[in-house]
Amino acid sequence: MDSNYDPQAIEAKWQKRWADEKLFETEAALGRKKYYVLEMLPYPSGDIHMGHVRNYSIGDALARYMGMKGYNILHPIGWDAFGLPAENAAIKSQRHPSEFTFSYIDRMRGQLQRLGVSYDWRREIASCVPEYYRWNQWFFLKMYERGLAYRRKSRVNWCPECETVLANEQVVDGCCWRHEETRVTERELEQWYLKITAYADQLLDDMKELVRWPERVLTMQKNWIGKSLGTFVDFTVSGLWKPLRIFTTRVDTIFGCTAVFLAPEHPLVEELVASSKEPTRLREDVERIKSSAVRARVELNLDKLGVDSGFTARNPYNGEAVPIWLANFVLMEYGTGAIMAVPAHDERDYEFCSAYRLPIRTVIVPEGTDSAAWADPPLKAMVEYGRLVASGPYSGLSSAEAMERMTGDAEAKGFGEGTIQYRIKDWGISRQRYWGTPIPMVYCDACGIVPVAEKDLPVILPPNVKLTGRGHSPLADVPEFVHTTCPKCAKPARRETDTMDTFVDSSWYFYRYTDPKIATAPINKDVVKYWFPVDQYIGGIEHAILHLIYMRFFTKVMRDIGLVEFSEPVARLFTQGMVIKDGAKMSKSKGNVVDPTEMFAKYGADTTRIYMLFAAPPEKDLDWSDAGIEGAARFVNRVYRLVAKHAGKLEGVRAGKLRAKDKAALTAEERRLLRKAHQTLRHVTEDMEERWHFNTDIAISMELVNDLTDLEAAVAAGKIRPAAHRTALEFLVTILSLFAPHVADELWEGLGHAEPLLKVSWPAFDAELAAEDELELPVQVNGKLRARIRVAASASEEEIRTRALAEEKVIQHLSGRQVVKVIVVPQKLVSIVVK
RNA sequence: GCGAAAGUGGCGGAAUUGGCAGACGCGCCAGACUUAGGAUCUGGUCCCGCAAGGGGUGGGGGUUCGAGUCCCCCCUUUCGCACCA
Repeated sequence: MDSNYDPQAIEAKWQKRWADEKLFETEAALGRKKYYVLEMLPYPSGDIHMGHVRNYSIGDALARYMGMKGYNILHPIGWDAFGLPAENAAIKSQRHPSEFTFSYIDRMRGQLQRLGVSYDWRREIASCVPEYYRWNQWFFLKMYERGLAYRRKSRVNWCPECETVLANEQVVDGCCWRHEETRVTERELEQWYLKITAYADQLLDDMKELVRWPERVLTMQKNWIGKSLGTFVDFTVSGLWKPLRIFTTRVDTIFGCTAVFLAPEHPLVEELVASSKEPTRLREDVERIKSSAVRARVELNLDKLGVDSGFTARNPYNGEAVPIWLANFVLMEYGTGAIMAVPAHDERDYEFCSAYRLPIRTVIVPEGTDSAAWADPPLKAMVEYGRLVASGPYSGLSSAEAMERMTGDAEAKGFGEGTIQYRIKDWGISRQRYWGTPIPMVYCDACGIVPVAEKDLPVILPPNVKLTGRGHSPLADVPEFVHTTCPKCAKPARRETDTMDTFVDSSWYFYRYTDPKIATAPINKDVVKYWFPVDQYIGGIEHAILHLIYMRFFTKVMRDIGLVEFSEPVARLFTQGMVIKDGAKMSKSKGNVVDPTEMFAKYGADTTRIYMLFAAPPEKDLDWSDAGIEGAARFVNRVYRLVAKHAGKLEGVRAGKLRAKDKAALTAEERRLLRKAHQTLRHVTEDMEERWHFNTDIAISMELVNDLTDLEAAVAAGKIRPAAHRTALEFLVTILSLFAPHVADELWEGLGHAEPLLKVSWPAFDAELAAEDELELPVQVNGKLRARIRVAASASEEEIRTRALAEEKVIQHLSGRQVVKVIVVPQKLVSIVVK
């Protein structure tokens, strides 16, 4: 074989061979154990970036390892192909978004193929084609049938940059998740919603199945769902017949309620203003409070502002009338938009009531406290549970007992009830944009809102459209799209002109891979049954509460409509770290982007992958270093030269398993080499099963290369015979095939093998050969290292003790002192304690 | 503010179960080969010290024969949540 390493030629050669031999093509095979490796599908933005390279290198290492372990591997890829960037580019250049999208897909497909990932490209999908998005529409109709898709008018998040609505999940720190600098504003709009809240409890409960998901992701989802148990309590308002309902999780503190706070947007506010003695002043105050309300601001910890409405509310538990205030920190969208203020036992209420000099009254004391000794008013809010005081008939109860009794009493007397509140809101999916899935609904003057008939799907996105980016649905300007007939009464009607959030597309795409072309249903149930669940999903943490919660929701709906028989689609999730450079996330605006294709051209895909996996463990952020990739290139070169140099001479030599008598006949050098080779294989095998610290796998492979280099002289002198030498080289190349598959196959071929490594079984390490036969044990005297002794690995404790105590350095440190204790830890060390 | 993770040489990182801290790589230093070296190879490289020795995993305390690892307090960084009543 060529003595010079030429990555460009080698990588092209093997990519062609793999494709010609259909090496990555796979089919469901009942009875054969399967493994589904899934990586998050990319948005076709034009070029792959280092984050993709990292994500797909991790997935490929796993897919190749599991493949060599004998699993039937499903390893697909596709394109999250609808979305705003293409549409925005289209607006600028007055071309069609599909032009950008498909040319970007072609480009990025080429780049991924250049990376040599083991994808079954026949399964590639793109979400922007009607064959795919018709099933988004189908799911929508199924949800509509079940009341899980509905339309309502509400205040929504609006990104001025995207010119469209955002779901709550897509608002980060008051800004758009795509435009970190762009403040989200509010609009009142009619929107379609998917009722994810109907599954809130299941999304929580089923987390117990997700034992192989990172705790961090589960915690984030838990917080996002934000389930809390509490009580509704109806206060009566002075001068109004309608009760005011508040929500609290601490009804046990209600005797300490000294005010009621309303969100400035609360519907009652209008009535209060109308019947106020000073309506003008009150309205002005309300507007002032509103403008400082929580939702409208990004920076937090602003002062709490409030205004006294002049009205009072009567606490049904003790009949006390307390003032009603409007407060800027009360959220309309959580609970009822009205709360009881218990300053003694809530920090926010404490802050507010102190500022406005509202009374503060202690009604809970810590267990075991003498209530008479309790400072009242307190110096700060006591928010813990405790025992009730000054709470009428409930005094003396614990918080837990009181909450139960008091909620029960409210229900019995009709002024309240127990309730469960969630932070999660229904998923608003309407987008006032073009490049997405049309929502398959029709508005008929006679019949109202009518779903498109299933047989009439897909509702095709019309190709001829003028994109202006001016904040309303572009489809509304396409008369031939808008004008249709009512599916029910056949009279003229109008189509919905909003499109779906693209997170709908990615909520079920991984099912489609299992039978990507099926035209009669979104998925092929039988094939899904074989491949699911996804055994390993790999992607970035940034999707922890967006995609990863929507996806779980979709699966539960799919289960309920009979498509699948399980509740959770992904058994194991791995979240990789980001690729950063100079301490910052790579981005065009920061100008610190490293282009993978340049790295492929300069070093090859194998070296780029090796560097990506070597520089840090995969879950941690990886700091890009130009010098680092040079080191990876050096390593790949060394391996290449080392194997290429010997490949010819090893032709015809077999590297079989060694039997006991073969082992006994090994030379010392052979033992040393085989020990290292089997240790390396053991490390990598164990690591691939669980830990995935590819950086250490590559490091130990480097050690093997170092040993092989050290032993070159022994090879030349015949002290290492070809069979042992071949074994070590083959282990090295086999391991390398997980991380640098092209050069590995080239070297494997050079060693005389006809089949690519992916068709070879992963070798088993020999624990006996991997074992050390002599160990160097440290000897400590009073915790300080004083000597090292070499002993046989099989040495008894007594032998080790004797050897250690006989060591000259040890004797020096023992002189004049008394040995108190000698601790011998076999295989580890000797620790001598003296006085 | 609350919650989580992390903090180890000049740098990326290793130490998987409480047992030799710094594997492996980068960088640096010295040398070899060379017309040349930004190729390749060899050796060295935690700190102080000529050495013996001493010190050392963010800081302080503790448990232990023994702590990067376990416990307590503090500091810093990153991430998540941030008026969710």
